[in-house]
Amino acid sequence: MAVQTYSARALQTGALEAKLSGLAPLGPPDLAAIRACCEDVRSHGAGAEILRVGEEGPPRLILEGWAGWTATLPDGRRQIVQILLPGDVVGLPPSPGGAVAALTTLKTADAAPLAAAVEGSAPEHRALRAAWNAVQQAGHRQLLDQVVRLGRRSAYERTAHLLLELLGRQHRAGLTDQNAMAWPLTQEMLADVLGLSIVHVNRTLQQLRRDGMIVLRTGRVTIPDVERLARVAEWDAAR
Amino acid sequence: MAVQTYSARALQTGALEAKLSGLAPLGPPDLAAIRACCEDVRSHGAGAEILRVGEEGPPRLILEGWAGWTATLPDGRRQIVQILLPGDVVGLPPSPGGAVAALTTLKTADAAPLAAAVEGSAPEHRALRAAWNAVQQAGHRQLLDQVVRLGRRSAYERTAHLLLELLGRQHRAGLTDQNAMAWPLTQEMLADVLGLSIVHVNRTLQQLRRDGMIVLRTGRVTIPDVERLARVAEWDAAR
DNA sequence: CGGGACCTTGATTATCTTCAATGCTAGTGG
DNA sequence: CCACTAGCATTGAAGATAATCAAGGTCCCG
Repeated sequence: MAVQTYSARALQTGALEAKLSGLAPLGPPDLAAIRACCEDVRSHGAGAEILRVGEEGPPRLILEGWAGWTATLPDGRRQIVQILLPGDVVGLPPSPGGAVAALTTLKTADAAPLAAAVEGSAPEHRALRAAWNAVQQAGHRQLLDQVVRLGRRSAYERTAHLLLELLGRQHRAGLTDQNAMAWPLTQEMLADVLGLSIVHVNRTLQQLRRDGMIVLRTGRVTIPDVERLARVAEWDAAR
Repeated sequence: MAVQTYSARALQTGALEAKLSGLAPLGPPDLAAIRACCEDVRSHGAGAEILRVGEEGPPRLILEGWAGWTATLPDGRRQIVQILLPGDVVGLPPSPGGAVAALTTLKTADAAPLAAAVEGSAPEHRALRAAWNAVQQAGHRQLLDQVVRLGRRSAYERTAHLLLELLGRQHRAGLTDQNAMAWPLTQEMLADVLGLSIVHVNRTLQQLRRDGMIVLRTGRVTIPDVERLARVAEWDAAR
């Protein structure tokens, strides 16, 4: 849970840059604003609470590792509302409840410079603002998808659908290799995302493996046939 | 599904005004912006699609009746992502997918004047903007609650929790009478909100009635003991 | 070697869905 | 006025899906 501070300037913002570049052609001022975030980089141990959503505090950009926007009921039941990947920014208004917690060890940066560029009206950040709007829209869409997954899909479909969402998101952040991606989630975390019990997640994953839908190795998952998985997940291609 | 156009100026914006007034003291210019929306009032039959979320088109303010932000899977399963009440505005960016459909007969107004006042930076609309931010935040919070309901709550808790959310929202819009409120949802609609089957919703409602949690009469529901319902719903008082 | 975190398994139970009727009520047209 | 209809609510029975309970098993790390 220790929090260390670096001032390294290594290119840790690659995921965000890849994601935004796919939406609008970023200029040098945009890249400068993004990279300025690395002035304040912190490491968080797995399980650490990064911030409480809705309370004051600067937004943070995830550089490495996975986090989760989580809500916990008084009796301990936990729901991960949204998984947060490298390149995602957390803590921007409008800010509801819950908290952002590190699911793995995590590296985050101060997103204030980015937020300032986006919220201003400087002409040199026009492209950045356009890209940012699209990112916000995608975030909303993910929330919509999460509601539909939880409300109207079976465990098998839910899992398949989430895998496809994460593959797409990591792909757009330049974090995939063919159809393979990092998979740091324990089955307990996955259960908290999907609204299922651990045991049932275990059996569902086994079923997906037996069906050849996924290949799961320590810390990594491969989806041999995305088309096929998309069919069983009723994945909406028009996105 | 007919769409009629009025130019009446009767005070149909009461729900929105009540909701906003509870958040910041609105001034005459704010009220003028709100009431200007009534230049273009339309009626929609139950079941009509008001707009597709994410496509271009002016936002609309709900004056009377209930609507739902809905998503439909290719195989026909439907999920109501969020219930929309009088005083709510739909179709503002960031706009994900899905559509807004009338759940009852509905009266809506063009929300463009309101949107303009909120998005500008005119000093006379400072209070309006503050109130609007709070409204946006509340909307996000509702989405968070919906995810947790669907992911981690039993049918009984889900139903109770939704009832409390709707009671609170209608109360803030000045639409309740003691602990009673309009209840125009069929059990099928409720099932689509809660991610349950119709039959199970029927049985859950019966259970709530037998337990004295709710009193349901045609088109209206009363919650005799809000405290008690809040306990079984694990309703978070700190909101 | 012990411990802890994570994964897996079988058995049992609870929750929820599906299927198939039936009842109820309000509106419609003869 | 009354059959007729359509939409909605209700019921029982059966079955699927998922949760819970209780052990083990594996792997890594100190």
